[in-house]
Amino acid sequence: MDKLTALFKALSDRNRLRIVAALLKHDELCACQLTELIQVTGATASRHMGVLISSGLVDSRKEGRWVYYRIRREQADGGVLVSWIKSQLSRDPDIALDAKTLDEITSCEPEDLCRKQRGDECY
Amino acid sequence: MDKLTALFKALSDRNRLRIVAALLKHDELCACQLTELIQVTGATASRHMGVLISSGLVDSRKEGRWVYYRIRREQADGGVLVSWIKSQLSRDPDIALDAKTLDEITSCEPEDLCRKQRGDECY
DNA sequence: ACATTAATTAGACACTTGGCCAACTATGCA
DNA sequence: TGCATAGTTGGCCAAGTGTCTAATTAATGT
Repeated sequence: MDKLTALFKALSDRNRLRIVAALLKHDELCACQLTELIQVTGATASRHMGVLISSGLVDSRKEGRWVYYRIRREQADGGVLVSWIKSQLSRDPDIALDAKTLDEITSCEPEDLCRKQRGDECY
Repeated sequence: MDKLTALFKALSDRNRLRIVAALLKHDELCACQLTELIQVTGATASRHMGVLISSGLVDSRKEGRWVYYRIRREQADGGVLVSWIKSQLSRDPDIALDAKTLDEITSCEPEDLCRKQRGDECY
């Protein structure tokens, strides 16, 4: 039961739901992209990712200095929960807005994005 | 999205999940029965029920001095989420234990149960 | 080696949450 | 009418959460 409550707790935060929605659309995103999307400090985003990972919803993969995240495919009993969430979020206006923002974010390479986060612009 | 986070938040507490599991098994239960199950004060149980109701998961019906609770049938997109939760909880040992306790609790009338909660015994 | 930098961890702080007790509300019964 | 009582609400406190800044770690490139 603790596993289940942890899963729901992970999903009960607005910013984490936005991250999940983003990963449902883009399959794999790196930390800096998610940070840019939800507009918090890297530290905060990292915390959120930690919660999502330990809930079992998300997997991470390190590649050089970057960490990429994705929804765990084997998650949630063949995906019943995940696809329900997806259908719910698909009707959400905030998520739709995020989707647009994400298109811009993913239109530049992570490297450029990170530079932007240090002050420059990229798009 | 706030509706969704509220729903997940409602489900992210151990005692509230136990209440949901109980309502999935018994269709309708009164406040004192749920209070007895999760072993908290009536005030605390009432608070939990408030959270579940405002999340849209649970309905209540007042009958005289008693309030009865049940899972909202029209909830969660035809029940996809609810039935997933049900299947998850069905394998949970703590929930199985609660089911036994509930059988004892429901074997006496609510009236007697409330008397028990004031000090007497009933089963 | 050393500087740069993406990500995580530590520490601080405001806010929320789950629990209790006590007071209140509302219903039923004598 | 007034008493008993099931349930809710207000006040409180300890524990937990989301956020930040600052320090740390791990990888890259000069």
